[in-house]
Amino acid sequence: MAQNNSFSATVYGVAREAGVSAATVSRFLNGTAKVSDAKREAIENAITKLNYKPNMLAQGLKMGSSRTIGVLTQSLISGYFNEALIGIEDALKGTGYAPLIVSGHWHASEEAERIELLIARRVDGLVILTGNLTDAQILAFSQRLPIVAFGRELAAKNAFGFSFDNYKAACEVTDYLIEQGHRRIAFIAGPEDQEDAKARLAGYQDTLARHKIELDVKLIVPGDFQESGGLLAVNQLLETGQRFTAIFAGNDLTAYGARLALYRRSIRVPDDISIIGFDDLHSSMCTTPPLTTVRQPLFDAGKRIGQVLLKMMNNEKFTFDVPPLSLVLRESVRRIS
Amino acid sequence: MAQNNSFSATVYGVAREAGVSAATVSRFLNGTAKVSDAKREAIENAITKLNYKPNMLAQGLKMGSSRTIGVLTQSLISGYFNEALIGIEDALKGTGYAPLIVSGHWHASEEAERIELLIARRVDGLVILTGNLTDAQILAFSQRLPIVAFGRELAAKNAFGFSFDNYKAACEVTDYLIEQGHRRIAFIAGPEDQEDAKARLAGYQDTLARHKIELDVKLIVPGDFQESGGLLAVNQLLETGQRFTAIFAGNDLTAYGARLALYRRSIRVPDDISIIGFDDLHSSMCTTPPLTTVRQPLFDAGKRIGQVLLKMMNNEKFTFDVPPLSLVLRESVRRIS
DNA sequence: TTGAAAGCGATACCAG
DNA sequence: CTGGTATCGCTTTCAA
Repeated sequence: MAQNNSFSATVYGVAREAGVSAATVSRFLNGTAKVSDAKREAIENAITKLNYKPNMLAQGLKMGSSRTIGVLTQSLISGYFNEALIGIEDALKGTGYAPLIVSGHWHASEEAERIELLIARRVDGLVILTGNLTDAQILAFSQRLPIVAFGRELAAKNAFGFSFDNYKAACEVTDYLIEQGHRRIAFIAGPEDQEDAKARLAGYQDTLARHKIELDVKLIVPGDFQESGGLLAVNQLLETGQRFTAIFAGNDLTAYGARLALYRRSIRVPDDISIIGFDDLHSSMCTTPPLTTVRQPLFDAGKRIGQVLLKMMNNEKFTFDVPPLSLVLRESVRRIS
Repeated sequence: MAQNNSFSATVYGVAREAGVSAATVSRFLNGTAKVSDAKREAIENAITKLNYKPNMLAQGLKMGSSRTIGVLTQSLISGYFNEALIGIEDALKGTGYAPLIVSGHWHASEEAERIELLIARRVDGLVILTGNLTDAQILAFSQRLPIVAFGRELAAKNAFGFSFDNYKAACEVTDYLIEQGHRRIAFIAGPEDQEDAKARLAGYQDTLARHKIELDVKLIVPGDFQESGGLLAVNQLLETGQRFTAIFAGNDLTAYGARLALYRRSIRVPDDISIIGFDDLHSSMCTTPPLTTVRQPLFDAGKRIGQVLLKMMNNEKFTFDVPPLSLVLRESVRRIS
């Protein structure tokens, strides 16, 4: 039988040492009821002497709560999600709750499986960071525990979800490029099945239309939200001889790849071609040139996600305003005449 | 009293539904003993009908094991540690163990506190990713549970630790720069209290000496392993009028900052100045120019860490070879005459 | 092969 | 204010 290899004191040990009952020790620990000064002191001494730590497994079993919240992210390597993760960490700090983080790798079946595992561990609540589950699946899970989802709109009894306004930000990006004099703007798309990617593309298209700029479909090339996709996309653009003065990359990673492709051909940024990204990853501050992009307030979002989930678990009311995306102007876009 | 808001079936529920005893259900679940085919089938049906999932809290209490391992990282935002994290995740996959990740933020007291929390949650083992605890503290913790530490050498009964050979890699970096004709090589150091940073500096110094190149202390400037430190360092070098043809940055982040500082002054890389980093963060592949740096096999290390910890928890023997660091040649270093 | 019952460690009810 | 006791859900003797 698996067994912790070190002895651990229990409430009973402490009780014996202090000459009181286990119930009294428990009451002292939780402040559930008054304990006389004499016993309080005896208990305190016993606790330090035995180096007693409550067994959270036992507490959890008894209380029906593990004091853990499950977090389904997609990949621990993503600077994007990790910013949300530290926000969640921050919201949980000092609450006694710890996040149990699992990765779904953008694969619906893996995501569902991880969530089942989380539920088996009796997490008290669940955060779902985008992914490929259907809303219906999430709603089904929410019958079993409260859920806050990021990357989709949801408003059910036990589930809440929101996403950033990618469409609006994409419009701003395109507007900005047009203001700077760009007319032929290439767009490197993200995965076609991702909502964010779709919204960004739509923002681009609609804004061009609003400005009466004819859409050239040759200027829209597929990408995969990775560096390699950006690189390939620019290669394709260049090899098929497209003319353009600016690139709207689906996200920052794509912009990195695009920038490298230009570098390879000695095309200067922003002198020859302007680039704009989306996400504002930490490293975008230090690319050469520093990347103009859209800031996603993920830390802030993560923090609010944590706070909201805590409230849901407590059956408290909450309000939620989605933090806005904002254009951060750096140096990768140039005004042209 | 806190309570899971959704009903969950228990072994007793399943037992009643299947017309057997709870003990039999348990035996079936764990394969502890033979169960007749008839009962097996009845139990299987009951389980699916009731959607039964074992309560891991109860199992953990009974078995004295949470089937969880604690992982102390320093920051979830670090691309460096996160690569190790996914390695650990990978090693644990399919074992029934889940990692409980906490962050210490390079602060010994916070690290110790998080570890206590992990122990209260009865994690079965612990991974410590560098940090600022003393070896003695870690050894003390190892009386309570098995520990694998990364970033320090440790070989005790219940604790094992290793680090990469930063010194050797730093020697290789410096050798390489010298081979390429560089003699005046600036070094941007990391935090003085970090072992890795010390080893890299020592490798740089010793290698210069071995090549009989006089050490110019003005060429060694402090950094902080962050972009800003790299930027400031190069500014300082330039403003105090140092002559140098190459920069050995303490790590990749530092190299990013250094590269930006050069860009700001229109100093070309590698035409005018060569730069070499350390870590091989994912984005270093796509900087302009792509960064020559030292690859740290963190995923691999993380995976082995997980495997070793599992063995330690099982009281199995294990051997361990530290994966080697390797120079990855890209385009930020130029040969000079 | 199977069931009854004890026990993991903590909490809360009920008496006193 | 305090102690005894039942209970959370599961595993594991001990008997049958």
